[in-house]
Amino acid sequence: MPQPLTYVAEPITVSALKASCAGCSMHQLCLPMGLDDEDITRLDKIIGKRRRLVRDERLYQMGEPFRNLYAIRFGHFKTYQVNAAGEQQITGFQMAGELLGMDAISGDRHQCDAVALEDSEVCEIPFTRLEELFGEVPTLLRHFHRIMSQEITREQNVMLLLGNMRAEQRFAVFLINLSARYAARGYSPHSFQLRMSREDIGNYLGLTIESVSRLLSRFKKQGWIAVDKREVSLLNGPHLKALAAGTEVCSPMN
Amino acid sequence: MPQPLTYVAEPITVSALKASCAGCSMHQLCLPMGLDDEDITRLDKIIGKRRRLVRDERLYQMGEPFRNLYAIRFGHFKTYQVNAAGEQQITGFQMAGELLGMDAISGDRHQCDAVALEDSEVCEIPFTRLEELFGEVPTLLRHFHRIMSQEITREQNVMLLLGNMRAEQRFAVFLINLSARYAARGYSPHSFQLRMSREDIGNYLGLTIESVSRLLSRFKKQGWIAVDKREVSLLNGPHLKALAAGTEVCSPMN
DNA sequence: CGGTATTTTGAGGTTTTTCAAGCACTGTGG
DNA sequence: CCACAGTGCTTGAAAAACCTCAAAATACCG
Repeated sequence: MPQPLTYVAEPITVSALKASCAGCSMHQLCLPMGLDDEDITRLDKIIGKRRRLVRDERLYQMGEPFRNLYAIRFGHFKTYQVNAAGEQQITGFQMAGELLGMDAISGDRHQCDAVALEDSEVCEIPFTRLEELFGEVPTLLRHFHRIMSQEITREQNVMLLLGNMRAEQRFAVFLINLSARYAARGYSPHSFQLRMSREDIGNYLGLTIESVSRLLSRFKKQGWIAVDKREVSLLNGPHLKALAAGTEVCSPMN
Repeated sequence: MPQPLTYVAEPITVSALKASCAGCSMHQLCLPMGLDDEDITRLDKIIGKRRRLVRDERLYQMGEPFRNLYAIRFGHFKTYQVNAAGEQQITGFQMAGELLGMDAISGDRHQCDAVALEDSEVCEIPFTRLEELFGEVPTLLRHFHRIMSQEITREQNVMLLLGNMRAEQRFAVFLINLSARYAARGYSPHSFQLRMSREDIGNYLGLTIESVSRLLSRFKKQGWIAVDKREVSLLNGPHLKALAAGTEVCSPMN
């Protein structure tokens, strides 16, 4: 979008800042976390173009050659694996400040699909350039290792959820997890919009869409949450947390 | 164990070689993969002491401060997560050449427990020293990233298993996966010993011990496998692979 | 406003778990 | 060498959780 000529000097600076890591509201959650100004500038220099995606648009697909990691500037994504039989499993929902594509490093090809759940924007981070920068900015390297490690831990927790929990507990974990992540981003932990369909939730939690719908209805009836379409409010946080932790026992599903 | 004086020159060299990455039979699967001799030597210098563990001994525990990664020299391990309610989920079975402890990088503390399934030996790899080495040996860094990425992908595949597959398919995937990993290590892909108990298998696959037992019996009755205690032979590999891939449909469990 | 996609709800079915019992192997001490 | 306890594994029957199928209700979108 071209600017009027009279604004040439001013707006270029402003938009450059906005498009930089330093000016990004997510930089304390994202890759540049903990970097000093000088190092952030170096990181900024290698960051490729921003890319906007509309809802349901695919960021990358399984089998595509791996070139970039992607940092989410705003919006939400889902990543999913597809097996030989064509069945898919959503492996995560990602939001602003989170990094996409790390599973592709090992095989030089993407190992899953990433799709925008709403209109979103990502920063392309060319991985070979990032690797070059690791040699110059040890802090960046260390933080990158932390991010990858965190992803491993996150997935282990999902395995715990899928392998050991009943439907009610899974759903409570799901809600509490979203709540905590919104809180970390300065949004309300008590009230938020589900950016994904019931079908996506079910797929992620290893349940059918009908089970998810019933859980929503039951949680609502019990007064633990309020639901209006995709807007959810947590009315009884402590109880939901207890359910999620497994402290409180599950009641049967009817 | 002191050597007789007459052997001072000879045996020190041999044992030093045996205890080094270059002399380790796993070095083409492990961290030093792809390094030239010089770089392997550098890696060798930072490797801490070997540690032997007896069956059921714990290598590390959730919450312990993180200092080392561990490379398995021989033996088998399981790693598991424990939630607030004390329920545990086995997140993986690891064998020689595989790396343990990567989930601990992010929080400076171990996020899971690792326990030896049989008498085993690991190399301690002090992580801060490894990080120092990354700056000098870019090949090592790249390979380390691949290993972490591979772990992320592996876990995504387990999520697919736990979230989308029926018991029969889960068990077939489990067997085929073990078979492939033994093949990669030069062992028979058709016949191997299960190092873990039925209970461990069930926990890992999100099933009860009874279900695992029934699956074993049924696979045996169908002639797909032979089982004698913990010794398993895959008698119909193609069919098991088809089951694992989801190409072949599941038969009910009776 | 009409058509489509998504969600909810109900009824019945299947898979897997739970509970209970028995079997088999292992090691120990007499 | 054998009885015995302990542990791990197997098998059966009943129950629970969750899924499938079907239909209705609601939301979405041009």
